[in-house]
Amino acid sequence: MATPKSMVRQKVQGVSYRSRRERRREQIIKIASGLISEKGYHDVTVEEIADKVGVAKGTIYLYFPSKEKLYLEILEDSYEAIESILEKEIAKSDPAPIKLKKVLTLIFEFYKRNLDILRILSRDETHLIREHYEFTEHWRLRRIKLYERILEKGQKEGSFRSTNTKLTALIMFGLVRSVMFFYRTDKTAGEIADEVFTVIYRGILVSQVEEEEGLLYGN
Amino acid sequence: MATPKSMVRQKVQGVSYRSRRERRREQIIKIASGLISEKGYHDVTVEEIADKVGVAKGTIYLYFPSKEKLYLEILEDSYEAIESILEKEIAKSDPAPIKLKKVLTLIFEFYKRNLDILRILSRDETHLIREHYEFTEHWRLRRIKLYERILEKGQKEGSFRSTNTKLTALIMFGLVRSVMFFYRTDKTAGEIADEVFTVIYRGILVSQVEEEEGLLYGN
Amino acid sequence: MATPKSMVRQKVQGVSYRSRRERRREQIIKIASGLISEKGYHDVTVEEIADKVGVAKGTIYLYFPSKEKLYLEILEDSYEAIESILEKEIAKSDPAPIKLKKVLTLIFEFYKRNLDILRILSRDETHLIREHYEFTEHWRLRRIKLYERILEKGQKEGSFRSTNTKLTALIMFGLVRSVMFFYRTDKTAGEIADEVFTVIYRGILVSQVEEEEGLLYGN
Amino acid sequence: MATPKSMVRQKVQGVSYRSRRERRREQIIKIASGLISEKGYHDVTVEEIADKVGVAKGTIYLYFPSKEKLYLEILEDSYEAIESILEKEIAKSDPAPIKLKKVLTLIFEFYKRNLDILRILSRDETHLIREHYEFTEHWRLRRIKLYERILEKGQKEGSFRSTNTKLTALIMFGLVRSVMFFYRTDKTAGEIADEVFTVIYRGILVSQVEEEEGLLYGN
DNA sequence: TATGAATGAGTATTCATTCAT
DNA sequence: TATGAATGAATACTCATTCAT
Repeated sequence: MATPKSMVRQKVQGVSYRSRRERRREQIIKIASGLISEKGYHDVTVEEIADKVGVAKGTIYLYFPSKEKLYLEILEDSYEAIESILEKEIAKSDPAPIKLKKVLTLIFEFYKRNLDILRILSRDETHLIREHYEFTEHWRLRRIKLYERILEKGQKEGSFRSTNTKLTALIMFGLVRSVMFFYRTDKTAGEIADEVFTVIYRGILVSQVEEEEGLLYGN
Repeated sequence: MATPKSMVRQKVQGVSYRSRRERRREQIIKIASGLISEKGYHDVTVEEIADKVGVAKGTIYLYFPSKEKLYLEILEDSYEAIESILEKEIAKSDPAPIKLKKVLTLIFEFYKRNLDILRILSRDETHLIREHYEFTEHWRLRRIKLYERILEKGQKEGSFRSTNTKLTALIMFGLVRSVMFFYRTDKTAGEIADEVFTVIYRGILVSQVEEEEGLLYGN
Repeated sequence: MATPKSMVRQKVQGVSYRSRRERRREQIIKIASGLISEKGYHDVTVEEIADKVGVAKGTIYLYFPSKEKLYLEILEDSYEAIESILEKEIAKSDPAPIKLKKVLTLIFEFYKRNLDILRILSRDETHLIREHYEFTEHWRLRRIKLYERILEKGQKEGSFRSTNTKLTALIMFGLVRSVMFFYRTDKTAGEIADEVFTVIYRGILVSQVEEEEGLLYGN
Repeated sequence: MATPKSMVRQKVQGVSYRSRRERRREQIIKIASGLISEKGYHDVTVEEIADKVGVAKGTIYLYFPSKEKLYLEILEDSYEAIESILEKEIAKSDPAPIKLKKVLTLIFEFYKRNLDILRILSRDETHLIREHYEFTEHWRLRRIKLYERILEKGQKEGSFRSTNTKLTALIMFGLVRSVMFFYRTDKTAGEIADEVFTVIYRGILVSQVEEEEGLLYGN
């Protein structure tokens, strides 16, 4: 019964406060991501970020203790986002080829919406702080491991032939970046994932069937 | 008669001068490559380079007009090196699969010896100067084009099935980086190139033959 | 015999280089001392120091790694100076009263010429860095110890009456600052030291002789 | 009739308001004194003070117009406190030696309870604002003058021998600081004052009487 | 009164580049 | 050529102060 009014206010303030702060935080992260992606960590100044957000320089420091930590939080936020997207898919017990295609689709979709992050990650400005190095390393290992597990699963299931899974995982890890950055197309992320999947799945070698068809139809 | 030694040196200088200058230039480029690869452009100081070369800071400016130009020349030198290696191979009229395998081998070999360059290229610190952006763009397009042409050639020859050559080329372009950086192995560049080639060539799908073998032998 | 010319040059350069650098270093220390003494550590900017020295801001950093270290070196330089002055006197085996008077004279003389240092020391801006705290503490203890030893010596010799030497030493330590700062007079350091000594002496001196003399000669 | 409680509070507020405000003011001053004494004016932030008081940063500014003024008020408060303590004693017509001993006792007692103030005063961060400089100068002059007057009184009364009262006063002024800071002892302020007094007294006292007494009574 | 988010002037420090020797 | 002292623009970060709530 005590001071219901103040309780309400507190509650409302609590929420509105947290969400205001949270919104601003995200806004800073988004703008900083864009700028860093475009120009690289060192060529973006804190003032530049502040200007684009529309606040004073000092305000950035109310949300992030340093430029480096801001950078790190960009990574952490993205990591959580992509992980939470992937984990649902990973949990499912689809056959490996379907799983692989879905995972590729989710990853392409995520990076299509967050190309900045991919660019920041690839730039690999690892050396700023130890935490950053460890973070990207962890990310990379986790992604590669994911591909590996799907490949192993497929081999057990008999749907993938026996390749070096480590190497094959690295190939998939590497292609994401180049395809996302340089594949000029109107296709959706899902369509691109399909295309990529097919190349990886079937290879580039002319298959028996095709060859025969070629022979038959004079291709 | 005074200081005959120095006179001799002077006499030879016509020749030794140019070559000394050339040698020093290369030495600077090499050391700068290593440092920039390790720490990134912005985290390497001109003084650091000079120290490691064993000259004074100002001396670097006798060989390169600016830090940015030095950076650009690292790229240019590498580009010339890899191009001259590749062009001999490209000129040959091998069948596409062989050509592809050979090109991959040469590229892996080059980057194995010049991992610094690959790291610098991937870091993509493209924004320093317009020339730099244009240069890496040119490099990338040229490499992708090379893969595309081999793929098209293979398709014409009937040895490669009909895939989207642009996309497939991007896949190959992308995997080089991840494989070179993260494939922990004692294999030679040639062996790695073979392995990669096989994955790309045949895909990961269990083939007819294999499946049948599996059936026959209860694998 | 080898290249005597270059040896000479090197030698000359060695000297002229070191002395130029040394001179500039001292100049910076002197000007910084004055400014810090006047305004306090925090209210002096590095730029201000540089301006007054007549160099650019960056130049200060060629001589001192940081503002804090510059501050510390001001102290260290002064400490060495006063110590080297005192140690000659301390070594002598004069009777305690003479020794005390001489020591006071040397200290007054030193601080008269280096009032800035005394002001910096008294300001006790201890907390900047641990080294600084330790340094002034060391300095203080050393000076107090010096007074104590002289007092003890005097007591042993029978020329000083038995007072608490620790407390008496602290009194002497404390008066130096107030007298140097606030005693408006044209007297020389030696004359001031004499005056101070007399006040203190009559307190610690075993007064029998004087008293008798006073009685005998109607003083 | 609504909210009678708040009405009551309002009614009482005339009194409780002022005293609450007054109490908070003093609390801020006390905490600020401690912090500034410990770390120096520049190394204490307003936020730090607010945190320790348990209020928000802005609240400090409801009580003090600026950090500098807060600093000044710390001094003013202390000055009033010590002055009100001393003035009663000064008014009395005790003989000079007794007066001197009593004054020393009061001063030692005050600073023993307010070592922070002594530390702040000694730090002499006089340059922040003109008022501050004038204030500490005033304080110092007043204290020195006090010692001088007692000394002069003693000389007139024939209990102190003829010394330079200005210099002697400065000696007393200076010793307070060093003794308070560095005399490690369990003695009370009164006992310390006695000890100090004795050292000083035997120096400034006209010793005839003592001497004679000593002679007569074998002291 | 009280809050605490926002401000932006101020400062130490770095480093590419120049230039007298 | 080579040096390295000197420069000064650039930049991350701090903190006293303000003000809307």
